[in-house]
Amino acid sequence: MLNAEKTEDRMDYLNGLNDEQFKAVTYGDGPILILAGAGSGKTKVITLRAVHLIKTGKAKPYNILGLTFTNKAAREMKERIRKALTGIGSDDVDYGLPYFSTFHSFCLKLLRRHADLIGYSKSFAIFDDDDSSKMLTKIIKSLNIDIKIVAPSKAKYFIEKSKNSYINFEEARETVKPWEKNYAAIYEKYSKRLRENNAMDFGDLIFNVVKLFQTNSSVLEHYSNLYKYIMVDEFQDTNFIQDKLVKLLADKYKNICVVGDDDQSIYSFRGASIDNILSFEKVYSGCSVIKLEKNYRSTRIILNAASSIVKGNKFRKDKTLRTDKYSGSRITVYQANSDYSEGYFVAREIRRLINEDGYSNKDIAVLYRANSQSRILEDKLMKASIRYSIYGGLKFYQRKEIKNILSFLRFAANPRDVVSFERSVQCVPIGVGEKTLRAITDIASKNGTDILVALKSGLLGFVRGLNTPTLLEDRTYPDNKNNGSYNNKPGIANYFDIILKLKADMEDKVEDGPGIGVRLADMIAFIYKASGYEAMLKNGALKADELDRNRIENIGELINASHEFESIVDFLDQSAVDDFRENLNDSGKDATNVSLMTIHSAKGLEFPVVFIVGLEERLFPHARSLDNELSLEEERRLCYVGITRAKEKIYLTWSKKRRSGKEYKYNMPSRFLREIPENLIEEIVDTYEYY
DNA sequence: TTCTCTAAAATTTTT
DNA sequence: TTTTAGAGAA
Repeated sequence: MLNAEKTEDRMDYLNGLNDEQFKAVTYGDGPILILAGAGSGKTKVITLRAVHLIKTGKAKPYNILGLTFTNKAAREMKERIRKALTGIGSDDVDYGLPYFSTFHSFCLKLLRRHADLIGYSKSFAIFDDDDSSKMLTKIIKSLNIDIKIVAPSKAKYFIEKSKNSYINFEEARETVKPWEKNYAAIYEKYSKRLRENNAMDFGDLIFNVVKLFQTNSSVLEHYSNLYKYIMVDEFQDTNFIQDKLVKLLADKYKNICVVGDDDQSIYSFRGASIDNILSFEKVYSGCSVIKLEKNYRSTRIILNAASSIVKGNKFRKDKTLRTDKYSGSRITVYQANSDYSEGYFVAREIRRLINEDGYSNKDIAVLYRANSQSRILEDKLMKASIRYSIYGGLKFYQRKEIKNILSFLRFAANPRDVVSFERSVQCVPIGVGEKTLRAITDIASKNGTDILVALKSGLLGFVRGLNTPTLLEDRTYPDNKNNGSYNNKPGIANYFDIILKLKADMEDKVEDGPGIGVRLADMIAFIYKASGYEAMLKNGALKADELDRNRIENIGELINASHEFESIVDFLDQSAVDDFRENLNDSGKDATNVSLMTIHSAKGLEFPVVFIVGLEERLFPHARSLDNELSLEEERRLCYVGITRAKEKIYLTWSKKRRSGKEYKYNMPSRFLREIPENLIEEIVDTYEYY
């Protein structure tokens, strides 16, 4: 099986694997389910399995597809594989790399190639949450539904849920409960609008690939043959449609390897269904199951505390993690009088860990349930001069200034994208409000053209006060004192020129040269200047220069980042499904900082010292999950995930009162604290009255 | 009609 | 504390 004689000298990557891991890495063809407990070397197994397939000649790198949920995970795995492949035997083979990516990036790549087969143009736009919400709010209003009765966020959730279950709006209309009629109507209009805009949202990326596969067997055939070996990371987090996608692809060869841990399933709100992992064995008969139960990360005390919590769950596969790390300090539980003193304690303790215990900033993470908890922590860490980085929260590409600038590019690339049009035309006040906007979109829908054509035909009307469309070449700019005319919109003429210029730049491909004719960075700089956005930020009136300066800096960073891209589409795609700043996390810049993040975003990471703050009833477990046994169990798993991030030392803190909005709320300690055996705990009670 | 300022509301987790 | 909605000013 291993070809041991021939390749023995080049198989040293198999050294140091335990029996379970070895079995998983070297397992041959056919379906395999790897139940990997926290810290059991899951990433190692999945990456070495890919390496092993390549090294033993079973598969070419391009025959392997690895699907993950985060870009970070995908990058990390690719990097490990690259190192393993070039580290050994690099003398004789020029190995390519297997394709590891997130579900969303993978689907996006396929759709860019085959969008026409499902009735989209290949230049389709991708709407992020913000774009979708904007559109939904408008749709709800246009349907005369009171926004207080159907909140856009609720409608969005309904639509996401439907798409995650592979239910289109026609089916939703048929099957929906009577009291959900509004939602179905919104879903229908939303779907049609997206089509008109030549746009897809995140859910569509996966939905449409499944549709593509189901309606075009030759396409499915092609990718099934290409990706003979499929691996899925964090399989417990897959939802119905992701599972379906994987099954479609893997159906032909059934060389499917999924890795997951039901105890770490924390994304059910996103549609993840634990059933996918629980029923895997049934779906693939003859499937092998390998359990990785040896933990290489945490001390026994940490592991015991974590398992005693998660054992309270009814719905789980029984498993027990073991470790060799018997010594270790007890768990510190800190009871604070207020959220401020909680933050103060964390800062003080981190200072002590660094000064006295020999830890450095990068060894330490502070985890919380909700992003809003980070503010006080930041404040206290800053006051204690502790360097920190915050992860999660607002992504770089979601920032207003970045979205504003990019909306010009997005609109130029896809002139049917009304959302980007509105954003770009309004981000700098040029006298275009609701009415003007409506006038333009009306022209577009009446004539069945895209926005740009409508803008062109409407433009002279705006400039000269004429209603008849005139040839673009005949256009003259207003001189602001022109023949006493009405309806002057010099700003819109300028805006139109910007878009035209961008469009021309995009089409100006230098055939025999590299990349695009005009560099992306120049285009962005041009937008920044010509739109007046720069002037607006720099002359930013009297207030908030701090914020404006930040924005100016961010735009500079955007321009820097844009240098690396070869095409507009690549750049826009990346901005939609990836965040280049995540790249910085693993290495370099942030290596010297304490990490602040939510427990969700800490999944997959490890730190010598971990603080989990805010262990209070109604915060963790969160109030919204208290009425439901299933969601309470998920909170418990979340707690399990948080604790198992720690290698050596863990602090759990809670506060008797916490400010929420204007007032203080008084909370009880989290039930999770009670679920940890007392002999594992060392308790400290806050003596600070204020802070 | 558009822009700006003030007041109120809102806060789980994410590709 | 930040974002959004509504009202008044230009």
